[in-house]
This record gives sequence, structure tokens and C-alpha cells, in this order.
Amino acid sequence: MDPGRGEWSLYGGFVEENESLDDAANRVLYQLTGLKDIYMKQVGAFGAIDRDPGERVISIAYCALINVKDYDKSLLEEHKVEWVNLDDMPKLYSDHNDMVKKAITLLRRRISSEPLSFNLLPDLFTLTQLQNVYEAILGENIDKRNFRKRIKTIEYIEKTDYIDKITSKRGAALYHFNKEAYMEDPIFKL
Amino acid sequence: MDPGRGEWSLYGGFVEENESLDDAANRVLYQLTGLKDIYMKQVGAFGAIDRDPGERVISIAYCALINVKDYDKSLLEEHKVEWVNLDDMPKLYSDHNDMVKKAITLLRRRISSEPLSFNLLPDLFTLTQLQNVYEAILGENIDKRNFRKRIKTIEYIEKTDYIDKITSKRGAALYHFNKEAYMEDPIFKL
DNA sequence: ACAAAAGTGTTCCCGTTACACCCATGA
DNA sequence: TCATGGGTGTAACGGGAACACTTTTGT
Repeated sequence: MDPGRGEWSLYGGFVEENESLDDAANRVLYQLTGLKDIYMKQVGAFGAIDRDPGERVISIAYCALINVKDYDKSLLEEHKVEWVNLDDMPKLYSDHNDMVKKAITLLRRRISSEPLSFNLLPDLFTLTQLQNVYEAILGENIDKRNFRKRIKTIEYIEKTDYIDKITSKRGAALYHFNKEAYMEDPIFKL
Repeated sequence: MDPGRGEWSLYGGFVEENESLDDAANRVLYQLTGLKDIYMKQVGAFGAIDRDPGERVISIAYCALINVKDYDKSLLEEHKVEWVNLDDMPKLYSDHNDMVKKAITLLRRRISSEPLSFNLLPDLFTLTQLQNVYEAILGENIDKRNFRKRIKTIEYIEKTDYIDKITSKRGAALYHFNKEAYMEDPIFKL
């Protein structure tokens, strides 16, 4: 998000002649963060007549799942862009708040039919980290025992022999998302 | 749907300067069917570079729920448009099959979180009619007793004293969707 | 020793499913 | 009288939610 015209707004760009909408979204994301191959979905087209006071603009909003640790800070500063917590989100320019709202709805719906979380986690992750992602997306707390019970029934989330000793004294088992197993049998359980 | 360029395609139109995307969709629908105030949702923006062989076109697809009985036949004939059954749908022009597929997915997801069916039914309807709509949208059969049990738990679907004697010899109770009750307490159960 | 995070089972409840027969009426 | 669609209840099952204590180890 970047400051624009006195108000904050979402970061955007224009679609070039030689690129699809998806390509354009990926390019803009790359220019902004230096990230490629990121999970990204179209949120929708926004086309009220007066949504831009200057000229008629139709915007196609996209949302991406980005691990906040991964971004290139210098690029963000260069574009005068900042990450904000959802709870701290200010009033945005034009209909950009609607875009965010629709994106959140889309994500919350999708997380129960598609394993989104792994786009936000490192290759190896602890169950606590995974649960944190779920709680962040759903915006609510989940019971630890129930969560871990459900995870156990999902075949393509595999426990490894590695142990994470960084975030806890006792050490936590590291898990792995087996994408191949998911592709073969894409039944999502959570 | 109308025949175009040797293949069948979805019916479309261009967005005017003085109308929003939603307005444009409603206008096109009106020109085609003579219907107004129809339930309509944006399906998404389609923007592959070569989706139209002539020039670069970005399309925003919409889907509407229309009771097939309501349409103005002369308008359809005038525009050389036909209704087709989903099962009989031919290969369509460009990415139009993707549009239909996405629209169906959207409807199926939405019907379990929003009472869509009433847009396809007359003001008074029998439970069998309602069940038919559900089965049509979901594309599967539903057990009659279970269906009726669930309907009974929904406050805003109200039984009236009227009886439909047209479609059955015995006569079937007519029900009514109480929109006000739904608006007050929009918890959808089915 | 104690603080901090990891890990672990059981019970209860409710919603979903499966399933088959009688009823009223017009033709 | 029969064909047609309308209407009804119960039992078994399974998934989700609630709930609290022990373990390990670094400091």
C-alpha cells in the first residue's frame, strides 16, 4: 500500500498491450516486492463511473499471499509503500477498502477448500506456525488439540524428523506440505 | 447465447462511458431479455492477450438468475439467441466455456450461503419446485424428506394457506420467501 | 526453579444421511 | 381404480467443539 493523493491506497499499475491481466498483476507485484511465483488470485473488477475523479478507470483487483519476511525492503521504500496490519488499516482511496474486504472474504472462503497456508510458510514449519496462519486468515482463535487432531487426518501434511529449536526451548517437530500428494488427491479437509 | 463467428458464444456488449460495469451488465441483459432487477453477480475479468483474434479485448463476465419462463421470446429471436441446457452446451467461442464454468462454481458455492433460489421461483412456490431449483444448481439429487426437514428449520421460508392445484392432483402447499425476515436475520441454513 | 512453548484424549452434541410408506385427487 | 405427485419420522453415524494437564529445556 502506498500513500497517494493525500489518502492511502492500494498499489497498482496499468495493463500493457502484450500481457494478460494475470501477467500484469504478477509484474506489478514483482516490481513492488521482487517476488515471483507467488500465489495470486483475481478479486474482481471494479468499475463505478466516478471511482477515479480524473478519468474513467476500471480496475481489476488481485490479492497475493506473501510471507512478510520475504519482501525486499529497499523496493518498498523506493515505492513509498508500507505493510499494514488489517486491524490498523486506514480509510483508503476510492473503493480500495471494498477491494480489501472482498479479498478477505475470498481468502476466508478459500482456505476451507484449498490449502492456502503453505504459501505463507517456509518449506518446513511447526504446527504452531501453521495454526497461526489459520488464525490470522480466519481472524479467530482455534483450539490447539482440535487443530492438531484435524491436521493428523490430512495425508499430505507430513511430519519430518527435523526439529525446530529456535522458537521453543523444548523443540517442535517440523512438518512438510507434500504438494505431489495433494495434487494426486486434492481433497482438502480443514 | 448467440451464434458468432461460426461458433456459439455468450452474449455480450461494451461498457459505455456513462455507466458502471454493473449498469452495463444490466443494460445488456435488458436489451436481450427485457428483464430488469434481476439477480446478477460478476463472475470475473478475463484478459488473456489473444482471447480475441482481432483486437485486444478484456471482458468482465456476469451471471444472472433468470426464470426461463420470464423471457421475451421475440427479443431472443431478434438477437439470434438461444437458451441451452448445461448438459447440451457446445464448445463456445474463445474462453467463454471458462466463464460458464466459473459462473457455475460461483453459484454452487453461493447457494449454501445465500438464498439464491427465490430469484428463480414465483412469489409462491411449492417445496417440490424449491427442491428442483436446488437440484438444478447443485447438479445432484436430494432426499425429499431431508430437504423438507431442513426447510422447516428456516424461519424466513413461510408456509401460506394457498394451495397449488395445477401441477398435482392432490394439491401442494404454497410457500413464500419472507425477504424482510431474511434481511433481519440473514443466517442461511441450507 | 520457573517460564515458555510442545504435546496429548475423551466426551458430548448436533447436523447429515439413509431409508419406505400412506394420502388425496383427477382422469 | 390407478396413476401422479404430496407428505411424513426415526435411527445410526460422524465431524466439530469443549475442555486441562504433563513434558522438555533454556535461562
